Amino acid sequence: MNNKSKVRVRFAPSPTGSLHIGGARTALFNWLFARHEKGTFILRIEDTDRERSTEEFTKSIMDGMKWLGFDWDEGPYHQTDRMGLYREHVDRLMKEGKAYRCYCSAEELETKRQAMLAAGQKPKYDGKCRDRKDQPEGPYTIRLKAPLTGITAIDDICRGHIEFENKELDDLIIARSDGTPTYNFTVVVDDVTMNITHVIRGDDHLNNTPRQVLIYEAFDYPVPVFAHLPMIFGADKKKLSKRHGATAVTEYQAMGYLPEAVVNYLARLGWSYKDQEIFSLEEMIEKFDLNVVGKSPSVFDTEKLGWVNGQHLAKYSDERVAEMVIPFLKGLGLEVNDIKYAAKAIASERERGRTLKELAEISAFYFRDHIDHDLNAATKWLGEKGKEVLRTLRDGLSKLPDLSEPEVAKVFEAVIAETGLKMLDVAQPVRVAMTGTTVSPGIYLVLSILGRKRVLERLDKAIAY
RNA sequence: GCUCCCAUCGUCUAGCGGCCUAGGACAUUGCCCUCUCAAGGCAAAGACCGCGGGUUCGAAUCCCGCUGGGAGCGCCA
Repeated sequence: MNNKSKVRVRFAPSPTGSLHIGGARTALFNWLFARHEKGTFILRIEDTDRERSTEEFTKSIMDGMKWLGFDWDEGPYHQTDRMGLYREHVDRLMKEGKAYRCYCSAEELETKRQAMLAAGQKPKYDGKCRDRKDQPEGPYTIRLKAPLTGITAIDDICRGHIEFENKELDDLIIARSDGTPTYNFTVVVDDVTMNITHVIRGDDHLNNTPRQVLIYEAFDYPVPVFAHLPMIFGADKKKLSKRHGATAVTEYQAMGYLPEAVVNYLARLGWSYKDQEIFSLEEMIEKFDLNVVGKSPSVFDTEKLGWVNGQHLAKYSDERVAEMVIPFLKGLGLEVNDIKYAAKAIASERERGRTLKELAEISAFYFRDHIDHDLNAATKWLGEKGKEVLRTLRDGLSKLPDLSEPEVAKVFEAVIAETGLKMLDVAQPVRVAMTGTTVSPGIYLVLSILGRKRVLERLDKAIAY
């Protein structure tokens, strides 16, 4: 096996923000492809924008990747560590006459750009310095001497064959007047020197691709295989942004989503396998195929994410779920001392919550010292009639040494037989007394979990409401 | 404005010329279960496959045009 045939892919975020949903999906498809092909997944930090790049964001991106489970085999490489390499490449193009100095000022270029736009034309560099022979003093940028005619074509795994007319392109700047290289240039140099075989990225880069191909060709370097992934939109079909709510993967972590659920959901945005919706990480790796990825953008749907999360959550043991929920209970200011109690309590609510946070919220009543009764619930069920029921029940329950479900059931049945009330009219006041609301798991179960002491306390409090 | 990309139920998607009276999933509605709410089970509704032309015995599937949406056109990445 030679290195050339082995798949090498990279995820190359710029640390100007934390890892967001769109970036995570790009990372995911790269990672899945690498793992499926038994190739190498590389993390590269594109931090040449020194104004906006920060260490915090770099760390945050890596934390997000780790949380999602995207382990990388190489890196993180930082572009800022590779400036010498870019410099050499620029020099080489200069030496070979494939690049030239451009003395046009940023202001001058901007004016021309506006003028062309106003004239209804595509703003392109006019080639003013392309053939100038002198080398005056003063700042200059370096531009690629791109072909004026012909066609640059790419064969994209997702999009197929795409042709661009070279006359639509212009001589792009590859080095700024301060000597630093620009994005399109660094990507190519990095991808070549890192032996990247497949460039998998968002389709917002599709229009950059022919420019990059021109750079590969200027160096006579082999062009990698491209795969441009469709974007992810918000409900308004606009590119996902903060306006659409949570976009950072850390926010999903904080909302109590499981990483494998987020990954599963993201994978199904653009990719599919038969009629299957739920995949384990291993299954995704096994079944993932870039050729199957669709072309059209997809809308991010939190509802479905929630369902997927619930499906994954269902696979864990009660104990494991409790472990995961406890930090969220702490987030609500609730301390958990008895782990076995917590496991039973949370288990009783399992199918009622889709996220760990929801589970913590609906299980919270088990851990509170004092129950606040919801006004509507109390008004409806803790009237004189309800309280009478509670008093009768209290008599029965207080005689039990401990509250097992069957024993509790007997007490309820006795009360029903004695009073002629319907189960609903007995259960609801108790439910309000125990939880403060009209919604909870089966009432016998709730009582048995809470235990005699808490139950009697809560009954007393409700009776005194 | 110019260039490139995209277009199947509200949403995610299956479909790659006849198996489609277009399948599945989320969401929605109804029923069952039932002490509430869920979960689960069953069922329904929901897409004249963006529109218009072709090609073909036959098109959601191929071709062209149109419309709509998106992206790019930076000394940002």
